[in-house]
Amino acid sequence: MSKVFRALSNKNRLQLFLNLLDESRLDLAKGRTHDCFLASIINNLRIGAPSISHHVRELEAAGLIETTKEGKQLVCSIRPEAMDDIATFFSARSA
Amino acid sequence: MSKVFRALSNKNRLQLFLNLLDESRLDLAKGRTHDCFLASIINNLRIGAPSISHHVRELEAAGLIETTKEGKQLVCSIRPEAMDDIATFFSARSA
DNA sequence: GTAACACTTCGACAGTTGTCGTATTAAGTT
DNA sequence: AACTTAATACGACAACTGTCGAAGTGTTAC
Repeated sequence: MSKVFRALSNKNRLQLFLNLLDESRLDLAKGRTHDCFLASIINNLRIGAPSISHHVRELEAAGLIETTKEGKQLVCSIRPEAMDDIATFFSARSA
Repeated sequence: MSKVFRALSNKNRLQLFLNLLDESRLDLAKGRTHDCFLASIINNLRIGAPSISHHVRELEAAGLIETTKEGKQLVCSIRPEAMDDIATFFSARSA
């Protein structure tokens, strides 16, 4: 579980994750599959492509997101199980 | 918010935090104020006193716990607001 | 088939972290 | 006052991180 926190402990990585999260809510409402290309993220965050690539891998390694290739592009999506894990982790221990 | 995750990203620090969390529930049941001395933690974790002291400060800096001195000893307790923050952070963004 | 695009791999490097040993302070004990 | 206990302060040091630039890989466009 500390791996999950570790993945979210970096500002840029957290931002990336939240972007994805918001994307996925948006897309869910539209009935589309939620996705996000790295190229679009690079514009939001102030770091280079190699760093983004690195961060995506870390989020993936932590089990927070999953990725697939679509042609040239990398499609990222939130792993719903991860969200559940976090939610239950805290709810199980409060009050 | 990334500061909170950062604080929990270390295995020992997370353990310390969870210990406190469990302690506080236990003591709450007994009707006592929840507390925890570093000395008792040192036995659980496999790191030295200076490291523990350091970790406690980090948890405190992240707003997760608060501490007071009681004679020689340091009393640590969970900041309930912190738990709320985390809970709402995730619930606000899911579904 | 070559050019552009989207991402990855590979060092490199400064900055941060986690731990330790030693020394110190502060509180309680005898 | 001298001693013990609990925690802190202060370096020191290896290990890890986050970022970059340059070069590489695979995919699409012309």
